[in-house]
Amino acid sequence: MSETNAGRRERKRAWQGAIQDGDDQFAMKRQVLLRTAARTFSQRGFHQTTLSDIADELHIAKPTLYHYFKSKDEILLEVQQVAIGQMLDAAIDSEATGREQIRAFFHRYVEMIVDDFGTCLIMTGVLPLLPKNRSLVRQGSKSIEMLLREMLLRGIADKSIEPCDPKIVAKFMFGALNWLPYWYRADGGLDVENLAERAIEFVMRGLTASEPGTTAQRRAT
Amino acid sequence: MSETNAGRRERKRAWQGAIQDGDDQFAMKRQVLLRTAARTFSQRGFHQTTLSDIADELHIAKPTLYHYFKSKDEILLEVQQVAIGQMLDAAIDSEATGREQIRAFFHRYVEMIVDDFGTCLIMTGVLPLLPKNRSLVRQGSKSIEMLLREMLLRGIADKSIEPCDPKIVAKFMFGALNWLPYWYRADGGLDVENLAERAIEFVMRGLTASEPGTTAQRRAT
Amino acid sequence: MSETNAGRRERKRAWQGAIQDGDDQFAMKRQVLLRTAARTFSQRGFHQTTLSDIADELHIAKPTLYHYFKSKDEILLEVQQVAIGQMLDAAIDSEATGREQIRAFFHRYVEMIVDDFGTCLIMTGVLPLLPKNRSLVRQGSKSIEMLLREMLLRGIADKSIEPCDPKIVAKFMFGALNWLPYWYRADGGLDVENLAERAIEFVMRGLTASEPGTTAQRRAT
Amino acid sequence: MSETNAGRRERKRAWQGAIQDGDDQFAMKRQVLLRTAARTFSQRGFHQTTLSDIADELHIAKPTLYHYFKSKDEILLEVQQVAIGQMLDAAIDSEATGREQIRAFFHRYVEMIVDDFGTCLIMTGVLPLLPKNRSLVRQGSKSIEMLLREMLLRGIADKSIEPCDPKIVAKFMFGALNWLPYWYRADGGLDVENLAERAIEFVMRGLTASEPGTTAQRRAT
DNA sequence: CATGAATGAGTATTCATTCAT
DNA sequence: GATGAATGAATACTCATTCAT
Repeated sequence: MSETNAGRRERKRAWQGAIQDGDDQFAMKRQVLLRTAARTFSQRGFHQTTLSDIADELHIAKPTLYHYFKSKDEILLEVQQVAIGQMLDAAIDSEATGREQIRAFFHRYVEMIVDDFGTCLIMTGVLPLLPKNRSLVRQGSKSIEMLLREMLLRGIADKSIEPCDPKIVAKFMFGALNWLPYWYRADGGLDVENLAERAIEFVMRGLTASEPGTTAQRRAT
Repeated sequence: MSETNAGRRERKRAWQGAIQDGDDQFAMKRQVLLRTAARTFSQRGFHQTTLSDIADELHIAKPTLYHYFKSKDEILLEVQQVAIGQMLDAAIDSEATGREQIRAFFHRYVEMIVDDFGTCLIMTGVLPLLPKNRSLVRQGSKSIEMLLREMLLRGIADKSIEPCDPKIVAKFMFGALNWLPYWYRADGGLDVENLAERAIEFVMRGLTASEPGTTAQRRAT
Repeated sequence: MSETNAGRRERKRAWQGAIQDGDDQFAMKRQVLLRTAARTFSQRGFHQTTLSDIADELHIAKPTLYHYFKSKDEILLEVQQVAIGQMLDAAIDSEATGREQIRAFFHRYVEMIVDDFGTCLIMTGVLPLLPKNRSLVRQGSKSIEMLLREMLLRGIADKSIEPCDPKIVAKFMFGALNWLPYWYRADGGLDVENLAERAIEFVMRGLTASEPGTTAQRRAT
Repeated sequence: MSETNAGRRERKRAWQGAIQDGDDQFAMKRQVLLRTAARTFSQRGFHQTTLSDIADELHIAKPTLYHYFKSKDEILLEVQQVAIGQMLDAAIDSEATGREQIRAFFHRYVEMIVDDFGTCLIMTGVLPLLPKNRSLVRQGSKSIEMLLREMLLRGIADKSIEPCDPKIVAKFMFGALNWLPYWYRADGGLDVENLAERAIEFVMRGLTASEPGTTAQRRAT
């Protein structure tokens, strides 16, 4: 109606070209939206990111976001729940020693934490969330932590690691890994695979007991 | 009827009773203000904290804040610069081995990081700052990191620690320590002194080389 | 996950089951839609009622409404024009006295005013309408008012009622009746028929002249 | 800071010149604000009135409104509570007959209902209010109604009016009076005093019993 | 020094309306 | 005819900041 309708968005670039024809368009668009939001929140901060910013990056209009989520808070909540879900999904080999379990778990953990979702979980944190949602995410984080604590206890029991205070040691280990998003850049010289190995090597050494074939033990011999 | 003009401040409790007569009132008030701001930023988040919140906690009026700082951004900047200053101030024993230097440095680092200022540096981060100020703080953080890298290099040179990539190892070590504000509560069963020891023990073990008298080595023998 | 794409409408209940096969489906659907809109506007208020609300009640989708009306404003306009039309349609016995005409007219008026359309006319009012449409409805209302004024004049002329200022008395009479939608509930103990009688009795007494068989006259005798 | 600060408001005309120096400025400004809001709500409708509209009329900036009220809803609530308060404040002569009490009560009622506050109470209604506030106003309105019902009962008891159903008659009477805001204009040929007399005459006639010295009776004689 | 009052700039959210399918 | 998706326009509300006193 109005003549001012100048900048009609080009449909082709909308949704960053990530959407194909098909049935699950709705779910796929949600995913693209979530990842874009996660990345932007991490880069600029939650409050510095306006919904317009996100819409602009997707080449859609701001109100369109509301077809997929009912509030900015809900977007963040879901980003963080996806992140937590990914981490909790790590299949755990129930035959392995505690030490082996931890290594495997951390492998996945590192991969997830440097991903958009995990990075947003760490860098944005839960403070911007509504109290109700904050509790939800905190529960999820607690679950992850309990997972590690149990592996530590298992390791202590099966002697694959030496006795320690699992609560505090878990915190140290998570700290070293959670800090990754603050400095690791995938486009540097270090790929995620290598990063994970080095990170795991570092935190595993923090566990007192030596591990077969490990430097520390070899030297000891 | 409205809350707006209710609650006239009681003068006596203003400034949290921390201010005595004397010459340095201005500087002292600034300090109280900074610490209060730092604590509140960490607890609620920078953007969730309004200047009214801070003023309320100090039992002063919002515009009064502007006698001491010229913007919210400046308050955060100064909080973080104080934190960085405290960490950089750590006197380094130039006679000590790299390993010894690192231990001493981390001791101070842990104390500072669980303090209001250090905690705010970590938890609030630099994203809320104006780009110009952000760079300033980032430079400071970089300086701290360089300090550790140099100690690592010194340790490698003097063989008190084994060869490693100082850049990446420094990141891991800082990660484990920087995560402290997210979980450590001084009112729990662990005092700062003990926390520091445990934390240092953990990260030092991450350095490959064994340290004389260390558990790992003793067991190996 | 989101509510957005949930709840696919069941076709069977669409249009509240009021639509049968046949030719006049379009007109009938319009009527159902109008009545639903009228009722909802009255209950929640025009601006509190979204087109989604109306569509939901009809178990159809929001854009479907636009097949029947070209705007929300037009819906309200038509509701009110229907109401006005109903009131103006009252056949007037040109043989009757003014008093008798008024009684008959009010009988119909009460029935219409407690109906969805009349209630919406009164409770929603013309303020939400576009200025152009507002004038239309106001003209209609004016016509209704003129109808009553003429009957009053006729009554004064034929002495069935006593001289009075028809303009102002008409306002009082309409006031008493227009207020009905604000309090009358058909499901209470009073049916519309009785309501009308009582209401008419009240407002007719406001006319000074006594009416044959009326209390006032009986006393006078 | 920005050069775009063109239209700085002239302070003199702000608050419509209604505010003098003195102590109660806050309370006075609130009153001016309330009255302005009430008038505008009645003229344009609650939802058609933006906070900017109100601010513009007062020659103040939109956020300034929030110094005096915490939401648009609260403004409306208070307008309506003022109106109800005024009506309930009518001193009732406990010596008078029911009929006399009613006349006196209605005199005040008419004055209040054509005032900005009363008019807003009637024309805006309670639908725009939050449910919680809606209940508050409805309780107030109910109190006013009960007041009239009691006077009616008293009148029936003291025979100053004839037996009737107080509930329903009260509704009719209020209807005739509540409709006033929809048509009465103070700047027409009828002042409030006369309006009140005529209105009261009309509704009192609706009460069956004749009143000593009343036209109806005199003529009957 | 301190502050009540005022405000510009900014943002999440809502909703009537359009359009491609 | 019907609808899911998309959007322009509009608005209440927040808050850092300024200024007169």
